[in-house]
Amino acid sequence: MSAQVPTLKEIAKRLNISVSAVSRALHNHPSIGLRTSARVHQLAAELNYEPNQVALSFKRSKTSMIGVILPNLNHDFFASIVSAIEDVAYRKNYTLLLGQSRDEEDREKRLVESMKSHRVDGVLVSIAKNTANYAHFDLLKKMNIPVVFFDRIPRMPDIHYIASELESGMEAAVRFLVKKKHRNIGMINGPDSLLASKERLEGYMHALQKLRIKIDLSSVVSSNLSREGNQQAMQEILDMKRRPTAIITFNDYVAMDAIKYAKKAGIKINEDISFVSFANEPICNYMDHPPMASVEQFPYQQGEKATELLLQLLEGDEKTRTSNNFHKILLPPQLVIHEAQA
Amino acid sequence: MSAQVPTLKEIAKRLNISVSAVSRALHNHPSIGLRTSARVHQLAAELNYEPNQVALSFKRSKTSMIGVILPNLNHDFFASIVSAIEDVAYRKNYTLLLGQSRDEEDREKRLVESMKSHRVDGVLVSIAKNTANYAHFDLLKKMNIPVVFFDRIPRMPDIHYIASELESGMEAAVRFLVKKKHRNIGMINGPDSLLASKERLEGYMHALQKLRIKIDLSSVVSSNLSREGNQQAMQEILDMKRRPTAIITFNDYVAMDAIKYAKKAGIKINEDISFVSFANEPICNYMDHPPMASVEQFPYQQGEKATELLLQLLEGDEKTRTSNNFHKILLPPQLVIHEAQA
DNA sequence: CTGTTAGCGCCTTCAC
DNA sequence: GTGAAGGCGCTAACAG
Repeated sequence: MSAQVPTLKEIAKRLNISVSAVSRALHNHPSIGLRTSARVHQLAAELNYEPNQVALSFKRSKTSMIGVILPNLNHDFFASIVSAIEDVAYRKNYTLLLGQSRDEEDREKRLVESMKSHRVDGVLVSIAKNTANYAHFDLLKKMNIPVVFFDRIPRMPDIHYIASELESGMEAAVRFLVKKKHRNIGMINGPDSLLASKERLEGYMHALQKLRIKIDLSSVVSSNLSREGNQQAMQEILDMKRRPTAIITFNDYVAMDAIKYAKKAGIKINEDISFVSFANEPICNYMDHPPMASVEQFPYQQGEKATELLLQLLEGDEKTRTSNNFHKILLPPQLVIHEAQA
Repeated sequence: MSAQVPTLKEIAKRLNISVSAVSRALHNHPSIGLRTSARVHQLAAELNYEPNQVALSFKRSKTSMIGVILPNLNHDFFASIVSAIEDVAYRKNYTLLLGQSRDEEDREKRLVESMKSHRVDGVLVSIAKNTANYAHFDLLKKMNIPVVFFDRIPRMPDIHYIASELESGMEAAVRFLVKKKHRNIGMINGPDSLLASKERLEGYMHALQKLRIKIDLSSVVSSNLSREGNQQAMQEILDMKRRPTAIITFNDYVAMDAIKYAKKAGIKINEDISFVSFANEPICNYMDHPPMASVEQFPYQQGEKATELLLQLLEGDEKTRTSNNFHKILLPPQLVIHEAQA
């Protein structure tokens, strides 16, 4: 006999008044009698009445839920982004429906389906590394569900997104190494399918070009970002006849795998080969041999901006939402130099 | 003029049949004519019709959403748990409503409120480190929303939970160190408010007692688990007149802070002072001086079990849900010895 | 001041 | 085989 979840109807019945009177009383509608109002409020409190958000969502066709789809949570980078999203969303009374694609296009698709059928008000997405088909995102548009992409952006026209200005981050990385007298700078990039890989490569080439250093694309290798892929990439570099004296890696995890692997091969980190990476993950602080520097991408700020943009789209009128004014925000990253370890 | 989201009504109107006919057709109800059924299916596909999950939730008073409340996502431990929850939930078509308490009781409370009003079908919770008042969880019970706690369990009677058998994990840690000839084993524990701290301490004492080693509680210090707290705790240990030769830490993050701090103080890790910790976070693999061993707590399995239990409660009948049969599952942890680093 | 009504999308019972 | 009606909880327009 567990007490049923209280409803307006229940309160109305007990008080012998109409449902709408109860509703109005609880909303402190001016036209409700003081006595009635008080009685309603009291009983509501007694019963722990709480508006049924599902009914409200249904009625208003607005769920106050934001869908978040990202590759995974195991990197501090994404965890920070989620924190930011949550913080901003929460202030505006939105809740998070979360899903990890695990970098699988199928899962990503299913997640989009799920979010769509749950009628989230908007979606924040960082795409899976191999997603090539973007039809599932178009469906969201058709449903009038705004989408803001962050960090990993699809190569689609007409989208809103927030990401790091990777090219300039890369240029800073290259400049840093060149200033340290490196002239043969290798790179472990991510998979070609990611826009982010392309941008890094372009930054790399531009920077070298500007500095009038010969570009040797044979010292650029790709990894699929798995541990094995990273190790293999490092091996490729070690095998080069003209081995680079510095390596820029796609991110800190790649750097960590590469560094560990290189160490085993007898390389002195940041002496024989210097490393610079992206993301500036907090764990770098715990390594004895972290990369010399890492390009900080400010995930929290990225998450904030993305959410703010999405909420703005949500709260704007139909015009705003469906206009052809697409926001493409690039945040400047910042090269952070790690203090030498003891 | 963006196409409105299609509904049964819309399809019915276009086909000049009734809403219920459409509904039945889409569910392949046998009593619907073949022709009609085909026409309905076709139009539905054309319009990208998709049942409105909100309406369904409303009607069925079941949202197919599971609430997940945990302190944060920045530890791989919790990220893995979320992955497990998501995997299990997804198989049964449940979606995740996620919130981080950031170890603040207030936020935790607000999250519970939010989940409650969104009428999640059930909730998985790992409590904030300072949560002392559990009234908000009682409210869930009153709403007939089952709760399963994981990892961080409140000191409440009559709850379902899954956690690691920390005592035995701690005993394994102590035995390991004693076998390595340590007789003066210190400990950096977590805050007293956590049950997990209490259990570690008990395991510590039991183990020493069994091994007939004198217990010296002055070599046990507490940290609030912040970086500063961890450093301070390490300092306290370094200051001891009878400085321990080994330290067991609350988890790997504490260990990492302590190790880094000790290194700066000139301590040789795992020589002057040996470390053993809990959680066995993957980043240990990247450290030059990880703790000698870490108590693996199998977060993924914990998440799986917790979710399976919750779903079982959800799918059971009212009897199951409200019975006084509370599941208290303890998973045996396992001491993992880290290979010596190169 | 308060009650009645209608409707959001869907399913289900009952009627034809 | 198909349609009509009712109801899940809530709000808002319209009547009194």
